[in-house]
Amino acid sequence: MLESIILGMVSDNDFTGYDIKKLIENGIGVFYKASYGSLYPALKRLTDKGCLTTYEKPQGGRKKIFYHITEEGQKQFFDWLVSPTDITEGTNTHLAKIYFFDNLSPEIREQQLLEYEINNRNYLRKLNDLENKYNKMENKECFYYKLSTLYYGICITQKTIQWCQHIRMQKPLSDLIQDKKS
Amino acid sequence: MLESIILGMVSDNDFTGYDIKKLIENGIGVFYKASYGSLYPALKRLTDKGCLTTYEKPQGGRKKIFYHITEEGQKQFFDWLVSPTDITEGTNTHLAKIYFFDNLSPEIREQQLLEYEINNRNYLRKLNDLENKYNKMENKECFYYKLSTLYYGICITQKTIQWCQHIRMQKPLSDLIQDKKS
DNA sequence: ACCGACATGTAAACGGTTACATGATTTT
DNA sequence: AAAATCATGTAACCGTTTACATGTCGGT
Repeated sequence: MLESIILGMVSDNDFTGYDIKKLIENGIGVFYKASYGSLYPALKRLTDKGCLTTYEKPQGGRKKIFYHITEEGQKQFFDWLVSPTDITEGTNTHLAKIYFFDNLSPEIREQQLLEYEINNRNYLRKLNDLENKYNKMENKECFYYKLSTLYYGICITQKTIQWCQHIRMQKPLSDLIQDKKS
Repeated sequence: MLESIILGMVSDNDFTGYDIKKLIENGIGVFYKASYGSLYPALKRLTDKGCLTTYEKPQGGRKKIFYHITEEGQKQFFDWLVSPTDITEGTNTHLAKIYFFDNLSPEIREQQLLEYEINNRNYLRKLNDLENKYNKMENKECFYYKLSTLYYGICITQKTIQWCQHIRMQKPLSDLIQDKKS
């Protein structure tokens, strides 16, 4: 997974490991995280496999190692892009927690759900800030799909907040579902 | 994570490892998966830690090992339930993929997105079937929150399908966001 | 002089996936 | 008689997290 993401990040530009970390944070940080402890070994693996080449270009006394994608790397990236996607993969541990909330006393449960809702509201604010930032940029049509994932994050977080409000008040669950006829 | 989920599953009833696997699949399979290769070692760790006790109760010639939660286990489960939740944890690898879809030719992209949408529609059908099944059950108020996560899955999958349709046609992304004034 | 951001890495511990191994019981 | 499901586990492999280690550069 991480390897494919790295290939995607360097697919049109050479970057350093540090750059790639930043790109991941700012780009898909909404739904994916990578630490240096996984990133650098992954870069090494990709280099050993012949998917990347490296060159040094120190800036001042600062060591900098750039990664460049090879044709083999491009091929593997493309193969990943068009490989079948299992939509059930991925985890959502906070939901697993709420699954057990019937076990909690009403007071504590209320408090926990409220906290969860607030966390989502704060998160939504961050995503909206990001959106505003990107909206000021030009030639947005060049990264429509990159932006689309940010909008997905906003949509889903909005829905999550609505869901939170709903289940805090223990309203009928079936009211949550949209009419299929629409 | 898995350890906490196991504790949750046995918190009101003794179960075998096999049972627990099924409970996880049917209960939170929407957003969490566990294999025997992780489950049985986790059960062993929990037993060693004193969170679980075991007893054998063979049925016929079939070996059956039941796990029972201890007070220490109950305490740890409760601590987890009320521990602060990081809503940014968890991964969504299919979204990471779509992030790179600007790199794809329009034809292949269209095809991939359509496939993704169909996968989500199939998945939604499964979730709706589950919902119908649970709706026929009695005393639903006893597991309102357990059910709430299923409804969350349905809501989010519906939204995902809408989002898919939207970005397939490259409609303006800002149209995706609900009015904040509402 | 110090702090925060830049920059690259390593090692231990941990946990998860996959595949394998074994055998009983129920269903077709 | 065969296939599916019940039932418990192990082992190799792999990747991630966390913490640590080292050093540069720009701003205050």
